[in-house]
Amino acid sequence: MAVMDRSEAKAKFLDFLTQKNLRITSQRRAIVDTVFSTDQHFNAEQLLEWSRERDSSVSRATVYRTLPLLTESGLVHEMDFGKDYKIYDPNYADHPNHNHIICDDCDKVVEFESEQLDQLENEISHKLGFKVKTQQLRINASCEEMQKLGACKNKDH
Amino acid sequence: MAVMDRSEAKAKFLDFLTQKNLRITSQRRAIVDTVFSTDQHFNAEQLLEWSRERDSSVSRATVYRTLPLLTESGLVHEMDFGKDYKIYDPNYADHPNHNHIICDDCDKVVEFESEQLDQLENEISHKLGFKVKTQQLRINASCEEMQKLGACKNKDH
DNA sequence: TTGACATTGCGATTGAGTCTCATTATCTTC
DNA sequence: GAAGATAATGAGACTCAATCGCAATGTCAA
Repeated sequence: MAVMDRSEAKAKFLDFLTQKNLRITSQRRAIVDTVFSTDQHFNAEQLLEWSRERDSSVSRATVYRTLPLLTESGLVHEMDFGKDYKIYDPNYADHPNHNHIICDDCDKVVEFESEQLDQLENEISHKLGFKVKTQQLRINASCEEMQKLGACKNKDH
Repeated sequence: MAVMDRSEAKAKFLDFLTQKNLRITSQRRAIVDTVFSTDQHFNAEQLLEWSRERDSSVSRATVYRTLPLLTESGLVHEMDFGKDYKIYDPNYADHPNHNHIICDDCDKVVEFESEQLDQLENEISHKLGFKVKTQQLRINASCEEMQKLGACKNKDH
């Protein structure tokens, strides 16, 4: 696990921008400086607030436009903590499965259950001092068909 | 895994309402009938649409008010598929951990990583014909402090 | 049958995120 | 260093799932 210091991360991001023919603006600087001077998780709104302390001209739109670049560069990780968008499973009483594989390309969803997985999760949680209430595993993947389709698309024109 | 048929689930839910001194209304009936006559996952908006086919007087608000009761009763499972609400991790380059335990009572979040877990997930996905792109495990739990606190709260007064 | 109060529908509101567009800034080329 | 192509900006309108407030209605125990 190579430890990367913050200024290095910043430099990498600026390189990333240049590589993509994107411009290094004062607002982007403020945002990036903010991101790489905290160790905490944050959401877009927090980042806006913090960035404005450095440069009051930073707008909400710019923060929302910069965030995807940061994740695309691989320096920041985006987690979808899901507030609001809910899906309901009416078969819960029969099949208490909480694990889902979602095909990013065709939105197919497959459920599965695994004793092994449940056990491992319980073990880990216990070691960390937690008592599991509910659990949700979500795997974003590509399914067989889409893998083939993608392969074809890349081959012929 | 005891298989529960749909009318049984419905009866259980009506019992649940009675137990909680809640009333059995025609709208709730329409919603519950709808829920327990499908095998598919659905979201609130779909449930509204389907329920209105049975009883056009069902309103959006009532669907949104009934859904939490259905999950509370344990007959329907709610999955948070997270659209829109994003959290960002600025330490990604150093610590590529995607697994989180969240304490429901104090909102504490602990990250962890586990080779074993990753491997198991890859195995399962492969068997199901998927190629993993990203993965997210979220465990809702209660932490040690909150467990103690909860225990105290239950004991004295 | 009555009355307490749970439940309803409507429509306004919230909140994260996206979009549009006229204006401004960056950066490459000379 | 100036010019010009075009990327990027801020403001504010908009989207969409979900929530809220409230007056009117419906349920059910007594």
